Amino acid sequence: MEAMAARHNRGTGAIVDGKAAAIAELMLEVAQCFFRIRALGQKTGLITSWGGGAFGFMRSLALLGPLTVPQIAQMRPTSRQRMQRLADELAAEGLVEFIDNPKHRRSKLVQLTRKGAARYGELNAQLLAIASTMGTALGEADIRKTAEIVRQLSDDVKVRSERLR
Amino acid sequence: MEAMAARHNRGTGAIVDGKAAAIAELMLEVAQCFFRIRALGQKTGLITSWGGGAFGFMRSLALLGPLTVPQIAQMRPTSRQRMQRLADELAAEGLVEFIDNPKHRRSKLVQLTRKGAARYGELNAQLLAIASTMGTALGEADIRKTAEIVRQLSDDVKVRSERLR
DNA sequence: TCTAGAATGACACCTTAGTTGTCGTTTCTA
DNA sequence: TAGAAACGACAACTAAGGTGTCATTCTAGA
Repeated sequence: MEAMAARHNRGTGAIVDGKAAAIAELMLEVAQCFFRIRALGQKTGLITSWGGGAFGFMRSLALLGPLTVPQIAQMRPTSRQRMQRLADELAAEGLVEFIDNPKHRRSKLVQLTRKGAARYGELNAQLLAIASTMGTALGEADIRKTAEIVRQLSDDVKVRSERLR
Repeated sequence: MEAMAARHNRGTGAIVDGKAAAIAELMLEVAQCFFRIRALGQKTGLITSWGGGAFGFMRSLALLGPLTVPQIAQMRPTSRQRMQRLADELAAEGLVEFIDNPKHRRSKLVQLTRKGAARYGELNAQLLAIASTMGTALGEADIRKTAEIVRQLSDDVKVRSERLR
């Protein structure tokens, strides 16, 4: 009975979809988890903000190589202008540099400098150090599967979100 | 080999803990997913903000019954003062009301009004409607397990975070 | 019981991350 | 080649929430 796709809720008479409820719960859980992660990140000095923060920006460059500012903005939860400003700030700190873009004269590619790569390495090591102390009761396989399902949900949400633009 | 708890990363010589990397990845995935959920919530009008928003506040009351403002603030990712203000605003809208607290004369209990409960019901139904269109490729069992593991991670992060207060 | 310290409500100020808007220029595309 | 879209640059502007403080109230320990 519990496994039925839809069933009636005694009392209200409303139709309750168990799977939908489970997904809703997962979404709320993800949100709460995010806030805790962000709080931990801030306390440890790993990040200041998230969407417009340097860590994610540098991570994109570290994983994908040189990108233009608009490209980075597209894959981050913030605006093009915000990323532009961050890029300028990081460039001022010598963590990234602008290099010529063969496909676009005006829109330069942003690339980690030696210093920037080193800084990212430190931050990533810090993240891994934190991560290594967590999930002691969980197996690696479970964690990977969880990440995979969260990613699928994430994609679903994105698609759904873009449909009502 | 891949399943070993720790192994050397060719090239850098750094010790790579596969499980830690998986947890780090999961945390980043959760963060990205949150931003997409928030964006969807805002587009659909379900929420405006998250931490200081009305939905989470009302949900706490709907699930747990009357609570004091400080109690609500403790379980939400925001400050006591913020929740106080939100409580006042919601009271002004007639969605919640303050009732006498037998255990504390000054700190009243906040409770959903009839109108507030109805409003929460609508919002929750909207959330379920959205949720029911997602995760079509996933089974309910997988979703529940995912939520459970995210919750465990969330708790781990919280504990870790509170240790360095 | 008395008192020190913590919790609470109320209010004001402020920080800041991020958005929005615009403009001139450059690039793409039909 | 013309019109549309993308880009960098810059300037408000906003909203969300943090921080600080103070009077009042509660709690717990001597």
